[in-house]
Amino acid sequence: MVMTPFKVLAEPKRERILKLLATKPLSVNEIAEFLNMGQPQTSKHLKVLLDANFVWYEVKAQNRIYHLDHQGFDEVDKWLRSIKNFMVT
Amino acid sequence: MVMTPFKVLAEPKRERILKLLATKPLSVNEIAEFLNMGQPQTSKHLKVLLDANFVWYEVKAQNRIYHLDHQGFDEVDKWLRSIKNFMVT
DNA sequence: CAGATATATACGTTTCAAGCAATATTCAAA
DNA sequence: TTTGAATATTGCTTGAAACGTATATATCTG
Repeated sequence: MVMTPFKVLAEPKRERILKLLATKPLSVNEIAEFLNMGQPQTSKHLKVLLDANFVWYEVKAQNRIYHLDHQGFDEVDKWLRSIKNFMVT
Repeated sequence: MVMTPFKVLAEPKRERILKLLATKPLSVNEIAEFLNMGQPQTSKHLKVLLDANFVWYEVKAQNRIYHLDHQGFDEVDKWLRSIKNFMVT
């Protein structure tokens, strides 16, 4: 699907997933339950976040425990700074 | 239209407008020319950026000179930090 | 005021990604 | 090796936003 980092973050539900994962790493079903989302959509959103390096996962039994990944955030941070460096006010 | 800051930045052309404005303030037609975009689309994108406080404009004769506005960027920065504070790695 | 220039808005069309339901895959435990 | 639980994938439908064209508004200049 190949999305820009901003496009990945543009979806409110993905924003909420990241906010939730900031509190603690969670499995797919836990995320789905916390956010009242269906499991398939949750998986799909997680895949988008994974491809853009906003999350990574650890296999634990039949579960995949998703964690935040700093790489995606760093990229956004870098973009922000590249613009802010030129800002007057 | 009411968009989240990330949704505003999700459109590649709006990203390019901001990058361009980081070099210097420009009028609508100048932006349209630099980026090979139609004038109406350019106006429309600028309105979206304006509503989200990524740009502001100064009236100069018949022209509107658009500038970057730190407010929009600050908001994104704030969001990033609110997540990074909880990141382990 | 008339004409010209710069910008904004309205409208119809199109495109792309989210949502949902069904199905497939993976892996563990008995 | 069968069963069940957790997760991923596929296909279809739908809605929101981008695009192009045409038109409207505003502001300068003569």
